[in-house]
Amino acid sequence: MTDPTPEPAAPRRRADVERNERAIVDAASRVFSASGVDAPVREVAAAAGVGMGTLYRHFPTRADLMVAVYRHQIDECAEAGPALLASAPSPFVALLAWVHRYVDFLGTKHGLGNVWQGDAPGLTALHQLFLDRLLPVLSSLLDAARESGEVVADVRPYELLRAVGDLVAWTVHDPDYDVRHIVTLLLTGLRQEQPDWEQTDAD
Amino acid sequence: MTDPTPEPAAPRRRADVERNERAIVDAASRVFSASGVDAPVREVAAAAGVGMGTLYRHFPTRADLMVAVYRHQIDECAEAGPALLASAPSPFVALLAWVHRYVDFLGTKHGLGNVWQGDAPGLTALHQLFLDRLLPVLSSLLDAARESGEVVADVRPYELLRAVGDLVAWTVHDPDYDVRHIVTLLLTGLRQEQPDWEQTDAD
DNA sequence: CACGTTACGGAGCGATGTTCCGCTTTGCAA
DNA sequence: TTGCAAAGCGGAACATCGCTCCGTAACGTG
Repeated sequence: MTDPTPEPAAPRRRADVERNERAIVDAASRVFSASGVDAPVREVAAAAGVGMGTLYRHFPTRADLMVAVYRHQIDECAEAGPALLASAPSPFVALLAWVHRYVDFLGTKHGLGNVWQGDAPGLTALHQLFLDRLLPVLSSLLDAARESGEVVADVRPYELLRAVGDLVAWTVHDPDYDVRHIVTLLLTGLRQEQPDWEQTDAD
Repeated sequence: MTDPTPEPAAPRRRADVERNERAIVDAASRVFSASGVDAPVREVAAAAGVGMGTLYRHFPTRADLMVAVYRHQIDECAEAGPALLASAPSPFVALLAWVHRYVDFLGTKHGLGNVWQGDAPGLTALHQLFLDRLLPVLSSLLDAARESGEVVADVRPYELLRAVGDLVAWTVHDPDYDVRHIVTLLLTGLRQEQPDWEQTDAD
């Protein structure tokens, strides 16, 4: 589904190119797990046994590298959406379950939440991947929950996806802070119409 | 450490010490406004007309500097709590208004949200200041709203303070993402009891 | 096997955080 | 007023990190 054309005009890649690319993604995967996604680029290059130049030619930005490392897991997360919708007792429960799954995914990659930060204009590759793959899923879950009448609040999928991302962003294991709980609270809020509070604040 | 006592044993500070400290905080205030709280330390030192050594002796960490710059505003935010509680039509409305004020405060300092990130163990100076000054305020607002029956959800003040902080953290002006809206949704969620959803997710 | 093309490696540049130490300023006292 | 020790200052220097650049090595085709 991702991977459109297998061989559009196959410019026949050199053997070392293939080999290095695998080595880099492999190393990055290991390094990210061990030191977080903010690990120095040099470290990844060293772990892969390639030079900086090679790494940068293959993955010009850190986000590109992260895409390569996490694309598979993101796809899995996306694909879980329809399945949950089909098996859950109600659309809202499915929504809740999916969002929790999303939280778990982000949470295990220490620091991945930054996806939503930084450059809004250029839209980093990873940011874009999240939008492409996850937004439609969340969108349909939300629609279903709205149709079933469980969700009544006016909220756009993008807002929700990003808000949850922000909440998880820097989660370190803190006994006093349970992201899942907060996320559940947020989703619970969707079940209520919101009065005209929006104007309530000062100034 | 927060230095409550004016003169515990007044070791009589040198004049230049006083002068430099003022100059640094002043400069930092200007630089932070102009370039965000992540501005290079050198820039602040230059703007203050002092050397790096001087700056670091006065403020060993960036957080210490931020405390000096923002303490006043944080105090104002804290003091607004009781006032709002007294003047708002209901405790929940006061809670909502105060949280929005908190959001506005964080939002105007581009990047200040990082307070909650980083070292949980040592607790950065700024993090600690937020806890000391704002947590009690939010706590009392929340209690009041719970007593009035408007808030029924089980949530601790710390969770809420931090969640909102995370939501605002990197807010850049994005037409597709309105933090205030999301925060309102979150608070709305507090008005409902939460079913046993917490367990709903897979695995 | 030779040669042109492609890719590689890592030194090097600029930016930033942080430390360290010789020199200056300050305040007290003679 | 002047001398002096201590306190404080300045900024060079070191360490890291992101990123670029180009001489050199590897590849694969004829």
